[in-house]
Amino acid sequence: MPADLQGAFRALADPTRRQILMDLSTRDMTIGEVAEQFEITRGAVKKHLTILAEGKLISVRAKGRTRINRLEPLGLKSVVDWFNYFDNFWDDRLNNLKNAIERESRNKHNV
Amino acid sequence: MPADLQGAFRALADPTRRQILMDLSTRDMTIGEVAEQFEITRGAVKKHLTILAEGKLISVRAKGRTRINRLEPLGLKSVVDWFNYFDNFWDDRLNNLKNAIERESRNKHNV
DNA sequence: TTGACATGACACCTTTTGGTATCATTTTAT
DNA sequence: ATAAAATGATACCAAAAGGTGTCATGTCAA
Repeated sequence: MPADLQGAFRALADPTRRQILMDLSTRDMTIGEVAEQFEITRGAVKKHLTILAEGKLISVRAKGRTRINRLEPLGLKSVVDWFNYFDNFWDDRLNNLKNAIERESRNKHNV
Repeated sequence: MPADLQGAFRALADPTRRQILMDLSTRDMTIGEVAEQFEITRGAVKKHLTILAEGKLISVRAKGRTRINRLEPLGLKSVVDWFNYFDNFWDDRLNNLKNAIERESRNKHNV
């Protein structure tokens, strides 16, 4: 359904952008406030915020001469949903791993 | 704990690599078998598989002259775990959204 | 042993990224 | 009205990405 998952995954690929998302999870922030938390220029931060917005991971609303950036839960959710495709897969595989470990454990005790 | 989450997120940023992961969720495959599913060269697919392996999203084992690529559930899980950081956040936000919609709905009916 | 098969390893190319620096524009406060 | 504040918009750069093509290496099968 979300045909633009690419934008979200692309946005998540950069560590600075992931940190911005974590920062925004505590409170909404202006571009300047976000920029304060990093050593790169405000211009660079602005670019990161633009990419996050393109990926629908944040939304921006103008307030006077500032822009308030806000985390968008629906955007994050769409990414998590992508991983649901593997649910059956990793349940099985993780169970196999668990079983293998237990078997290994039993073997050790029986030696 | 997974200090190298960057490798995983980097690997997930490319659509071809995400498709490879989905393909590998059905069965383990050699490099050649994976390459058959795309129009790019085998060399390019090999690079993608290397990046996926660096991100711990797949593992590779040699078998004769072939290399069997296998999806790694633990690698995928480490990425999903990163999103848990936002759990409280988006639960609240999504509930607010839900409430807002219901409130809106009631208003309409009461007009 | 010898050719075909499956990869590995490079060199090379173009586009995208992440950054910087600079200048224009919009608002606010005095 | 005007200077300072917050951001928008560009041009420019070096490095990383995603591809291709070519040649070397290891392996199987006859």
